[in-house]
Amino acid sequence: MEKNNLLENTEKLFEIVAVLASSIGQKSRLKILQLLSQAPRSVENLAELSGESTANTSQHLQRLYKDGLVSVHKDRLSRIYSLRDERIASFIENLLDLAECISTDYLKCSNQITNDEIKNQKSIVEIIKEVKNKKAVLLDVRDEYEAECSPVTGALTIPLKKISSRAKSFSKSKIYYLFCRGRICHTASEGVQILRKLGFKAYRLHESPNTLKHLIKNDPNRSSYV
Amino acid sequence: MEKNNLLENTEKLFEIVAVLASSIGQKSRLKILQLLSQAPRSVENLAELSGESTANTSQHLQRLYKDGLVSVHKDRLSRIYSLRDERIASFIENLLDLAECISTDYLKCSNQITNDEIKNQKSIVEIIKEVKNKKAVLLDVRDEYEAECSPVTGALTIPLKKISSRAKSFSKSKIYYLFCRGRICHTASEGVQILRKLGFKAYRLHESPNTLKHLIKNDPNRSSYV
DNA sequence: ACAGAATTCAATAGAATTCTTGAATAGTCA
DNA sequence: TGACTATTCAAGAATTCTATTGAATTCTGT
Repeated sequence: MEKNNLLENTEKLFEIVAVLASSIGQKSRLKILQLLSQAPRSVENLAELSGESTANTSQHLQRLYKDGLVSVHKDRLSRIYSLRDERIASFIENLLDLAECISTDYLKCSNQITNDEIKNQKSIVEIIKEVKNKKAVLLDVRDEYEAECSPVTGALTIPLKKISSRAKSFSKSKIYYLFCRGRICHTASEGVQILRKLGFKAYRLHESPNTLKHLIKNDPNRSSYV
Repeated sequence: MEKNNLLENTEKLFEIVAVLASSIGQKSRLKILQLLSQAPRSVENLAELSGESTANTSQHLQRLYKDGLVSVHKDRLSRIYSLRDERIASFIENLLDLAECISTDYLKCSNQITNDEIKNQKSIVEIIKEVKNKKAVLLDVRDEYEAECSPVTGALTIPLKKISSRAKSFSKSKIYYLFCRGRICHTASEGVQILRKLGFKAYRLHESPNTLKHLIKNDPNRSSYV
C-alpha cells in the first residue's frame, strides 16, 4: 500500500518533469521564453517579435502559464506576461550550454563573430576586470526596453540601430565587448561587424545579460562600479 | 545576406535546443535517462526496469542517440547504452530542481520521508561533516550494480533488500542518512521507513549520488576519507 | 452605453508522436 | 553450420500537438 503510493509519486514526478521539459521543448515556446527572459511583454508584442500569429502565441502562453513557467498581470487593455522565476532564464541558458557540449556540428556554423576567438586567451572574468579598469567597454546592444528591464551594471546601452552613429565618440585604443540576449541571439554579432568596419576592436560575448550581471556582482573588485 | 545567415543560424539554434528539450521531455525517455545516469544498461534491461516494451525502449534509445544524449557499445549479444556525458545527469538534476521551485503542488504529496524535516536545520555540508566525524552514516540503498557503477566515496552500500538484515549491526546512537538515485526515486524513503520501525534515527537525502560525490570531493576536510 | 482594442475561445485540419505487433536482422555460441 | 538471443525494423492505429480561422469575450476610454 505504502509502496504503491511511493510508486505513484515517482510516476507523477516523472510526468511533471517531462511536462515541464516538453513545455520548453517547442520552438515557438522557446522563443517566447527567450524573449521573456529579457523583459515582460504583451501577447501582441510577443507574437510580433516571434513571428507567430496572435492566437497561436496566446495559446502557447496559456500552456506556459499552466505549466508554471510564466505569470501574467494586466495593464489596461493588454496582458503582460513575464517569466515566473529568474531561475527559468538561467535554466534555459543551462540548456544552451548542454546543447553546445552535445551537438557536434550545430555551432560550427560559418560566419560567427564570437568570443571564441578570444575565449582561450581571456576568461570572462578577465574581461570584466578590463572593463572595470577602463581598458575595455561593455556594450549592451539590445533595444532600450530590454536593456532597461534586465540591466547590466557597468554596461553601456547602445541599441544596434544607433551603434554606427554613437561610434564616433568611441576610442580606437579601447576594446569593445558586445553582448545581446545571449548565445541564441545574434544582434551582438552584427554590432561587431559594424564596429570592425569602422576600425574598432570589437568582440562578441556569448554570455547572457543575467550571467554578466551576476559575474559583475560577484567580482571582488566591483567597488568601482558603485 | 549576412543578416539572413545570422537569422537562419538563430532559427537553427532554437530548433536544436527545442529538439534537445523535447527529447528529454517525455516520460519514458526521462526514465531511461534517469536509469542511465546511475549505470550503463542494455536495451532489455532498461525495458524491464522502466516497464516498457523492448521495441519501444529501443526506439526511444535510438532517438536519444540521434539527439546526442546517449552512446552505445556492444557486449556480446547486447548493446550497452550509457549517458554520453556526465553533464547530462547534472542537467536532469537541474531540471528536477526547477520543477521543484515551479510546480506548486506536486511535491506536497503526503507520505514522503525526506530531508525536508531536517533541511532547515542541517545543510547537506553539515551532514557530510557528521559522516566524516563518524556521528552519522551515509547509506547508499541502490542495488549493487548501480552503486558500483556510480560509487559515492564514504558511503556504505546496502541495497534496500538487505537493509533489515544488515541493520542488526547498526548503532542506535548514530544517524543514518539514506540516498538512492536522487529526488525522483523513492527507494531511500522505503529504507527510512524500515529503519525507523527498527528504532533507528534515519533520514532520506534528496541529493543524487553524483551530487553527493562532488560535495564529498570538495569537502575541505575530506582527508579522512582517503 | 458604445466603439474599439487586445486577448481568448472553439472548431478543425494537418502533422507529428507514441506504442503495438510481428517480422527481419545481426551476431553469439555450441 | 545452425539454433538462439538481443535488438532493430516496418507498418499501422491511436493519440496528441500545432497552426489557422473567425467569432466571442473582456475591458478601456470617451
